[in-house]
Amino acid sequence: MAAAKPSPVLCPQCELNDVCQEYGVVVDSNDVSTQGEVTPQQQVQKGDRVCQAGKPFEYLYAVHAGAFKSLVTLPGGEERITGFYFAGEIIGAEGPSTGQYGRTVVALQEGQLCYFPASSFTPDTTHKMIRQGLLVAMSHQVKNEQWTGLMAAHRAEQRVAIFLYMVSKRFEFHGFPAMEFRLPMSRDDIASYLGLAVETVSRSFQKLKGSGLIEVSGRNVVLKDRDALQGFA
Amino acid sequence: MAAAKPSPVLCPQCELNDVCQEYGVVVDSNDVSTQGEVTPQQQVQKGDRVCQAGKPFEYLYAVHAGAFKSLVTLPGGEERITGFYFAGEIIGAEGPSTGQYGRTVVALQEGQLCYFPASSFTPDTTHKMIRQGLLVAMSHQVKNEQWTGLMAAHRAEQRVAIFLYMVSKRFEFHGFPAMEFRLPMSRDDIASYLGLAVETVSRSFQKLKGSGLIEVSGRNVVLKDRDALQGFA
DNA sequence: TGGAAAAATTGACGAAGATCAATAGAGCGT
DNA sequence: ACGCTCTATTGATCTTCGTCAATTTTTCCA
Repeated sequence: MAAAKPSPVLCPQCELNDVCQEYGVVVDSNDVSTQGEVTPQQQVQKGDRVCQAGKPFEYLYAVHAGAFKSLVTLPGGEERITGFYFAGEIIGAEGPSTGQYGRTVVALQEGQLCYFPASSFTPDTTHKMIRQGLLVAMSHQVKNEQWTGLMAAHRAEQRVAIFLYMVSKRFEFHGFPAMEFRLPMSRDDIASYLGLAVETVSRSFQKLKGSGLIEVSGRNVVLKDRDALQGFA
Repeated sequence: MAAAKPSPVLCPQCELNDVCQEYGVVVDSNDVSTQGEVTPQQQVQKGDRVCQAGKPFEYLYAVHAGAFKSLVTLPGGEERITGFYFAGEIIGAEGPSTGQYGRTVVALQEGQLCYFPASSFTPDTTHKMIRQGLLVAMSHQVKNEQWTGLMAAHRAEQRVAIFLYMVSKRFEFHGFPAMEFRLPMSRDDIASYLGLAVETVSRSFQKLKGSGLIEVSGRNVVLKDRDALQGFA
């Protein structure tokens, strides 16, 4: 028998599930086995560093459970959050292009990661399914990050609304409750990601609450009207 | 004899030059010939629309000469500039992943584009050089756009400094004068791209001029100290 | 469970930038 | 070259958000 709170079997929702199928990786909640070249469901703890910006690309990671944040260290030494990764999503998609990780990725809570070795993703790879999986994963990465460039022209309250809407949609896409959830990241992380001061993020949450668009209590959030939230932004 | 002002032969600086070599495309300033699957150096005029967001992906474009801007139309109908493309760079790199263009691209001035048909970039493509070229092009695209997400936390003057530095580095990379040049885009375009008001962009230019970091006269810019410009941002 | 440390909220103030408005300059077509 | 239109600059004012400071709440570990 395994842990008291078994993680849901997320593989069908994973963006690299096709690759796993191809490799014949079989995973159920009690028997985690390594087959082919994929190493499934390795445990990570809160604060663990998955990869570091500038280091050679070794693995592409799929988030089986948990939540992660990516960051870059600016010349001045300041750290800035560049994105978040949830169950079913891919970490390190920039690796195959550049040969190294572009961002440092850290676990926000305990979780499990699946490892896909870099050797699967070289230009010489003739494996159609892998190339296709990578392309899809990169596409999602680009899509998720296209928001961020547009953030600069939005006001604080709008940025937070966009952020919550985006998180909700991604939860929904991967089969998690999308209208009522607990944010895995701190207000500081959100502030850094949105380019705002922590206090401004806090005040924006309260304003959205005052407008009746959301309920907030610390990290617990309920979206009362997600479409209105999108419309507001 | 051709035009009075012959465009420089930029192919050696082009990110997809390897692909052209592979296809055996030969181009000189007098004889533009179509060989293999690549269509080289098609003329475009200022204001011409290269591709449109949401339309099916048909060609990947290489900018042989000229300058282009990309934009998205927001739900409210507002247009927002998402990026710029200069000679030697690639337009439409998001196409192969998603099957459609993610952004509308418009010519800022007259120029020439080379066409690479979508059929070269399907998952079934076994042509190593093409896959590699695409990967490199996407990598550059990602690298160029990674800036934008970090813009939100910078102040107006810093954003403009970053913008000018980035433009300069890209000109330099592709073999153009990098310390003294004419900006191909309007202040409006810059403002939209940086998420600022036009007036704020104008004032930022003047402040940078006052600091002695740059010379400005309309669209003509001289970088007096590019490193200091980077340090400032 | 209690208590310290970290995270989050709230208030007051000042700085940065958006907006409104007017003027000056550049580009374009005839 | 001329004038018209579009683009860019400059000024004044108001809003928004960052900063500093003080509490309150949550988290985490002994």
